[in-house]
Amino acid sequence: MGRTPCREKTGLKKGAWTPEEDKKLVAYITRYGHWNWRELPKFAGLSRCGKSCRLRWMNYLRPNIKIGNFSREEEEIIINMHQALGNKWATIAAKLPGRTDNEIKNHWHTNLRRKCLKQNLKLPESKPDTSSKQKLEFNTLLPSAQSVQTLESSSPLSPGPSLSDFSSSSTDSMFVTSRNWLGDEYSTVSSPDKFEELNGDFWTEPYMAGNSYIQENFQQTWVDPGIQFPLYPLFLEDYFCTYGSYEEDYMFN
DNA sequence: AAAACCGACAACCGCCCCGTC
DNA sequence: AGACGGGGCGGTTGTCGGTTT
Repeated sequence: MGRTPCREKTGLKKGAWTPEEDKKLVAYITRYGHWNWRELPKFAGLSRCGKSCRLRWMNYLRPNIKIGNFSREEEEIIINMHQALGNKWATIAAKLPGRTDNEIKNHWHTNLRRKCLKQNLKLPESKPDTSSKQKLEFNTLLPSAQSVQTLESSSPLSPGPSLSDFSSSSTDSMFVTSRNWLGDEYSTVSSPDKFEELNGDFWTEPYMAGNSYIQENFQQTWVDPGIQFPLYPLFLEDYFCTYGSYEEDYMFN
C-alpha cells in the first residue's frame, strides 16, 4: 500500500522528550484532546511526528499512569497471562490498571523472563495460537481473587493494601520510586511520615502522574503561544468519558 | 581513575487492524 | 469491494546510569 512513513519530512525531532515538549503536549491534549495524532503536533507547536506524541502521551503523560516497581501480584498476572497469551502486551496491560504495554514489555524482558527461565517455567512460542484467544477467560489467569482485589484497590485512585510493594526494598522509601521521570527532580516521598501527610488527599484527589511536576509545570501552560486552536470541533466529551475527572481539574481550576 | 560491560528503560520503526469513503 | 488513512501493537534499537574489572 505504501503508507507514508511517520517522519516523511526531515526536521522532525527524535529522541528523548524535553520537559518543555511535555508541557506543550499535556497542555494541548488537556485542552483540546487528541483529535488527530498526525495533525496534533502542528497545532501543539511540536516538531515531532504524531506517533511519537501518541506514544509519549500514552506511556508517560496521560493521567493514571502508575509509576513505580511492579508488585508481586502484578508480576504473577504478567507471568500467567504471558504463558497463556504470549507477547500480547496490550492485552496484559489492560488487566493491570495504570500500567502500559511498553512498561510491561520492558519489565518482562529485563526481569520476568529471566525469573521464568530460572524456575523452568515454559515460555510460550513467539507466535501464540490466536485462534483460541477470544475464548480466554482472563480471570482464570489471575493468581487469585484476592490479588485482583488488591490490584483494583491499589489503582492510582486508592491506596490499596499493596503500597509497600511499590517501594524498593528499603523500608523508608515510599510508594513511588525516584525514577528520573521527565528527567527532572521528581517529587518522591521518602519517608512514612511524609506519606502520612499525603495520604489523605493524594488518593482522593484526581491522580496526576508525577503529581507535583505536572501540577507545578502544566497548569499554567494554558495560554501557551505555541498552541493553536484545532481545525476540528473539540472532542472534549469523548475525552471526559475517557479520562474522568482529571481534565475537569485541569480545565476548570 | 578509566574503560568495559551490563541492565533498565525510553523511544523508534514497521506492520497490521479497522473504520471510512 | 477495495483503497486509504489513522491508530494500535510488538519488536527492536539507542541511550544512560550503575557496576565490575
